[in-house]
Amino acid sequence: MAIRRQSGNASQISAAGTVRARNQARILDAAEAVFAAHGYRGGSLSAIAQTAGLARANLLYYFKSKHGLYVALLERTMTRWNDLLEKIDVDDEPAQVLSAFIRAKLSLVRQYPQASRLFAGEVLQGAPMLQDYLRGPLREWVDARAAILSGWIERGQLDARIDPHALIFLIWSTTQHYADYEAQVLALTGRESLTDADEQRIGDFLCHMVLAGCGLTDPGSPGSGA
Amino acid sequence: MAIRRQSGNASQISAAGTVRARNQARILDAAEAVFAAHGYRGGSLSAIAQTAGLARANLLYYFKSKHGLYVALLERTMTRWNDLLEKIDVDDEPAQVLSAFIRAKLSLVRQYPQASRLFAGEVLQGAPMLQDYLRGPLREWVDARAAILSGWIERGQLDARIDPHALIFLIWSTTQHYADYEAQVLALTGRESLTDADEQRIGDFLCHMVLAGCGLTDPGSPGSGA
DNA sequence: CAATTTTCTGACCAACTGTTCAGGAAATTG
DNA sequence: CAATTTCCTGAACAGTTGGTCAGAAAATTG
Repeated sequence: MAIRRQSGNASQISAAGTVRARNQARILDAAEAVFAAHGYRGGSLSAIAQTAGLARANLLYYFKSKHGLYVALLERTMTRWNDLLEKIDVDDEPAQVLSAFIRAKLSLVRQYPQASRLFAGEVLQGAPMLQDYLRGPLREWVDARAAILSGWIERGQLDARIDPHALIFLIWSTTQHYADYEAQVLALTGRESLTDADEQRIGDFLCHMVLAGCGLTDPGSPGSGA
Repeated sequence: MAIRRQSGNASQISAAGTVRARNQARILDAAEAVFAAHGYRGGSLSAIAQTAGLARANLLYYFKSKHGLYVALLERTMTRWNDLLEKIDVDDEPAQVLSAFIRAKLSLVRQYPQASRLFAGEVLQGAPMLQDYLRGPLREWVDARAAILSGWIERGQLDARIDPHALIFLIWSTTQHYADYEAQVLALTGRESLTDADEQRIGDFLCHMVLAGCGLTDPGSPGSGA
């Protein structure tokens, strides 16, 4: 009787639903910051409301529960990531593909460090809310890429000692490290933040390591040559 | 008037203080499990007490506050790690040293996955309680190893494209990954747990990648040759 | 043994947690 | 304009949080 046209995903943005879309986004942004900083259990609705500049009870008008907000936030994050990672495809040239993948992931991680840490925290605690995503879509994505790597190995384009899954994990972990362990990296290198130059340098290094390990030659980084 | 001989660090274990030492250890173990699973804010004293099989109020007899317990736990973890990592030294042979370091870290991470995740969670949230450790002892440790790597580069024993700090981060992140992201690794590989054989295989792979990237030849893994 | 110290616990506290709800404010609609 | 829907909020809810404390129970000591 009361709430009817909840408009599942902000059907029309123009006139109506603009308030809804804007506030939902604000809440999700605030939730991302708070959950990334304190985890699910540690992040309170009060803190999120304060960050978003809204009343606490108002959060629960848009999201029916803390759990629901958290899930919605994870979904938004996963969608964003999928969109950006899906672009990596079989360009035939292994060195090019691996190099592009490394730099894309590194850039992604640096662009959304909070989302990155949110995801890390969730997995760290056993990924209780992400089991379906991990065992479904993500696993398909990984297996598809692993199959490509295996194909390259069979055709002699890649060192046979490479374990496709392990290689993907290596690229993930090394790039992710600069978001998840940012505090440690900064403390150990005496920096205040990671610059574009740092990203370039790290990208160069990781590409070199991965390609050398795969028995490939570095195609060079975009921005260094012509 | 009341508490006097608090006996800072369990002075005598034989007769007196045996109860204290045993209970402190029990509490720390329980706290490790709970904090690793839910983070600092998310881990409650009730949960820790239940896990330890003690009354909640009893925890605060041994540790004056939740914060104090958490700090004590971090200190125990850091001490353990330091003891185990300090063993890695300049054995002159770069390939041997790197290989040993990788396998030691991998084994450590698999031996204490909870401690590993506890540390990860703390750093993930900006390492608020570990700033001193990171900027002090750990930085010294890292800088010392980085200096050794630089020495190797100067003597032509290591590829000049290697960034010492980035290499250490690479080894840390790739090994740590199998503890911090265990849930993801298991979900993506369809396993239930990581076996000794897995550890061996992962160690082989990581050694190959790192050594190849450093322009070194693999000395082989212990347990495969004679 | 008695005296003293150490260990342990239940009750209590104020502050905070997520959530509900009635009803007011604002926006949209016809 | 009035009617209706959407948006927002303060108050109150039951439950949990970290922490205190008086005093019982157990262990140690001489």
